[in-house]
Amino acid sequence: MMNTKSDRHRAIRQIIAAGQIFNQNELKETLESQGFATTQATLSRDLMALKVIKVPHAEKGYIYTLSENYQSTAPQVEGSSPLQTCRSIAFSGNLAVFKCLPSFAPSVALVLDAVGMPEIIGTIAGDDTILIILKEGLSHERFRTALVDRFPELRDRI
Amino acid sequence: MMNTKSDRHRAIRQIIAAGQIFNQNELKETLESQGFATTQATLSRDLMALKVIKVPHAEKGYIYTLSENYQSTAPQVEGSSPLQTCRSIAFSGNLAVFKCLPSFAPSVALVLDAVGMPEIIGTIAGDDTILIILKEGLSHERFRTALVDRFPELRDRI
DNA sequence: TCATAAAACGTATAATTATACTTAAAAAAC
DNA sequence: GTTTTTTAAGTATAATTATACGTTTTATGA
Repeated sequence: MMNTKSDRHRAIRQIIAAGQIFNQNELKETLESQGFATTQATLSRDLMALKVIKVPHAEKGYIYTLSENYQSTAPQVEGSSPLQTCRSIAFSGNLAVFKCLPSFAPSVALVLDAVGMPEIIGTIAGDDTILIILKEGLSHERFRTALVDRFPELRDRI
Repeated sequence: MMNTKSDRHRAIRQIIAAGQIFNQNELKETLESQGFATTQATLSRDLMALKVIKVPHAEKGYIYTLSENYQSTAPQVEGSSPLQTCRSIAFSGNLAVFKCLPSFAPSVALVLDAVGMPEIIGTIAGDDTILIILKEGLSHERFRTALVDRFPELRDRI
């Protein structure tokens, strides 16, 4: 068998990368001109498997793109927690000041941002200190509790 | 007059950012629960205008995402103003927290400082977050209006 | 003001994409 | 080698999204 699924996938990637495909029928016709006979349903599955996405296009509405040409900016949280570098917390009004080991503040702040705690409006990290802007009306004790709930490794640290 | 379309766009951005919208009817219902009455056709237009995209999702096939959460790795000429990297604003007391794309906070803060808004006492920039200390007694809504007046590209974003 | 142009948007429907169901082929297990 | 399981893929159709068209609203200009 000449035209296997993976051959077709490779061809699809090339065609999409060339950047002129606006719908699955166009892709189907282009594939046929290269000797791949297939159907729209199969292409729908192929595009899903290849994680091809449609992005807005000035003239034609949307255009297909390899999602690798796009890179998620959302941080990933895994492995051992940078939260373990935290040393103390202090409060002033609706601000919390979080102390970490030197150089760890940015990565701790990234984790805090990533989990999206509703109690936190935003964070700003220096080298070993993070400024946390709290939601209005939130008590210091409630925030401390919420933090420990979310990050048990902070118990006895803050 | 309340700018309905602009309000709706801002609401859509928030809802999509929360990350649980899989099709336009779900978005329609969520908007309705927030008091926005609209139709699927209008949402289709809105999503195009806001450059919202659908990306593959493990369980449900595809999910809507703000395209800013994806960053093209290809060199591209975007708009000139760093303000266009801004994604949201939130308030707590006399502080405003401004979220930008990663790494853009310093340049956005520079612009804010450069224009010398009398409403702003000072700014502190991290990587993707700016802390803005507001003049005492300034309401959140007045500041939001002042910002959009000064930077029209922020409309529908904050 | 009034007239006119432009923008917003709903309805109905077209266009596009996803999927339930089925069949066939390939792989794995026996 | 036969049976069972898994994978691939076509057909038909469901689900979803985009848009032509008409109407209303809002902005613009005289």
